Amino acid sequence: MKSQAGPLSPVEPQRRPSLADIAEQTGVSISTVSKVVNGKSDVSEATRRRVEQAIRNRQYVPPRDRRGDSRLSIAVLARSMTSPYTLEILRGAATAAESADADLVLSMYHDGSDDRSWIESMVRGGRDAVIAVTSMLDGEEIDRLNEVGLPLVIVDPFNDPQPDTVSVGSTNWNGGLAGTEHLLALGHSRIGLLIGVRHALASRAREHGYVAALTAAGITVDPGLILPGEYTFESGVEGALELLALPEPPTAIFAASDHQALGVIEAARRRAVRVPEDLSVVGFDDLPIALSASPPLTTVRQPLSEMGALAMRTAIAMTEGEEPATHHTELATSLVVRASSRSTSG
Amino acid sequence: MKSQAGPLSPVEPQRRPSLADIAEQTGVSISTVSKVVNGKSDVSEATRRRVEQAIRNRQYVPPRDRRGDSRLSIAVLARSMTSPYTLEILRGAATAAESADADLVLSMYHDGSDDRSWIESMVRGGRDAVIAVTSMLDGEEIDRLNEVGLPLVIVDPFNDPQPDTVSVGSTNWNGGLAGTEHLLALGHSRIGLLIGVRHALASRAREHGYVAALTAAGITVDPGLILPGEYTFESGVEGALELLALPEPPTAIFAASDHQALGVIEAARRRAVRVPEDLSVVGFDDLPIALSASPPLTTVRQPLSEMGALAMRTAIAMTEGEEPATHHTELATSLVVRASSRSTSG
DNA sequence: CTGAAAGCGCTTACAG
DNA sequence: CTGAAAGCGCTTACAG
Repeated sequence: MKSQAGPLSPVEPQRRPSLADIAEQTGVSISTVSKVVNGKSDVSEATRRRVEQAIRNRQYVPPRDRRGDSRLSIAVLARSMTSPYTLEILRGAATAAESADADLVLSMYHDGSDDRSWIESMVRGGRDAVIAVTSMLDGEEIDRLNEVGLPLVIVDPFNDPQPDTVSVGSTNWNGGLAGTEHLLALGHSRIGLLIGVRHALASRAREHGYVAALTAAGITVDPGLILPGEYTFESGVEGALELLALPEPPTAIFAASDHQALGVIEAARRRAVRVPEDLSVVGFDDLPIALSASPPLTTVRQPLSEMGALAMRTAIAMTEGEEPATHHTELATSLVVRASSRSTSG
Repeated sequence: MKSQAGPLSPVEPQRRPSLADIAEQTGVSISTVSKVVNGKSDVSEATRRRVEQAIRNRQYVPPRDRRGDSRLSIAVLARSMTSPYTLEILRGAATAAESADADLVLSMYHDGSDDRSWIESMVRGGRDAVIAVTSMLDGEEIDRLNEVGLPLVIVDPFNDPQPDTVSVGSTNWNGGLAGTEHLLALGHSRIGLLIGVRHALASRAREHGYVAALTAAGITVDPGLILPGEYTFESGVEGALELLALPEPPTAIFAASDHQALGVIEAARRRAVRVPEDLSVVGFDDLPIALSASPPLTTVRQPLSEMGALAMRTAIAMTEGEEPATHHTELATSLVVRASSRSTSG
């Protein structure tokens, strides 16, 4: 059978290149290749260049930079290290890494930097996969990761999940729907919506969930009640002040994040608007701070630590050659009712 | 001179043990040692035990588990992964690791677990040093870390910093003093104090700072105003409810953490006590959530990310054989005045 | 269950 | 500047 292997037969399990392979390919001796790898000076510039070329080409990694196969090393690339949002995801990822006896290596990602050397350092550092949190990796970076054979899993993708990248998110549309339905059920009909960054995938999904709930309830959507912004506290303050200054202000505000919802509560305090008596507030995320708000925040829970754990398990499976069943998975959001929302008749 | 080397001369630069060394020491062949290292089955139990003994003894690490010297790998052991407190420290540590081109490997520490195998896995994973955040490592663990030659740096040590361990903290006593002096300057004289876990080093230092400030102002300390607890929101709610129920309640409460201070604000809301009109509140830490409180929280800032960064730099220096200048460093706390505290006459 | 021997991947002192 | 040769640390098929 082996000799008849058709086009679909498994590829020859390409052995790691050795110094000898590189030597043969470039037509120099093993000694010379060894010198290049070790940065010795007694090699001509021309030879050095040809050898380096082949090393990159064949992805030669010297043995001291290869990790033991016993322990996987998974990089988590975090964009923001200031919100507990990131910590929740890290927590789940760390737990899953521990169960799988893998290492979680924490790295920071600098948006908009042209510097792609981090990818090289992933390879040199012996990473086996990369998890990017709220990634804004560009196509070039994703391609390069592919070239060097590093599996990538994106948590909470900023853009539409592409079929060629694997990602984990939550059911944002359902969350937008559930939060809005909750307020409708309490008798609210003028419901302000503070969405996050407008073109982000998650924001768009939530906005559509909001629209769907209102439409189903027979309420016409007032575009003046929908404000774009950011996921921050300050953005919540600003947005809420703007909504509260409207001739006919909303009786409820649905914010795109818990941080933003806390900003809404602060804005209400400044305007002597009582929460929840005069204004109901619903957040999104269910970070630990939602519990510590005054009043405790009604919010749509995103299972962030579970998302982190799933991303880690997926990344580990991919290092073992498994193809994920789907390129994008969404975990369920759920409404958590606390004290910041109440009935209009109450 | 060399032959006259006295007791203070540098130790012979002990070469890493090889399989041959272990073989010689145990009187078996290199092949047999190789089998033991690789977990092959065709070795007698008795031989295996002797060889394993020698391997531990001489700290033999097989080459595939040795990292390249090019990149350091520093483990950060986090006890709690729910508070932004930890994230701040991680952020500083990650930044410092990046500057030094080192890897930060995130690990979770399970308090009270008898399992010490994490130390073995640090060695197998090729860690070069360990940073423990709010550590409760016991003496046995610290000794074992010493045995295997892993430098240790503790951030925010729970107990008194021992001279044989290196730690980084903040000036808790000064912070307790500054927060209390701030409230005294605003005209408060009955100041409640919610301390954290009573026997924790940081709590004790802050309590003494509080006492020092009151004493200097000629005010007798009322022990009934000092309540132990935890650093949590719930603990803040409970403590504040207890203080507010006093026949002569305090006009200000100094909490041991921002989480606790948010709990105080929530307790005040439940009792219809206005902050800051009727009650001034001061927190400790200056986490990002302090800014998002309603009203924004006056608090004593701990430079957590700087503490994380210093711990990382110290750990890296120690891997290079440097002795830290001191076994314990404290970074300065500072008072951040926001809207939750105001003058009694206001 | 043990180890002598062959062999792999790499480094390095040295001859050209 | 190059590479043949010696040698190191390790693994493994195989004889006993």
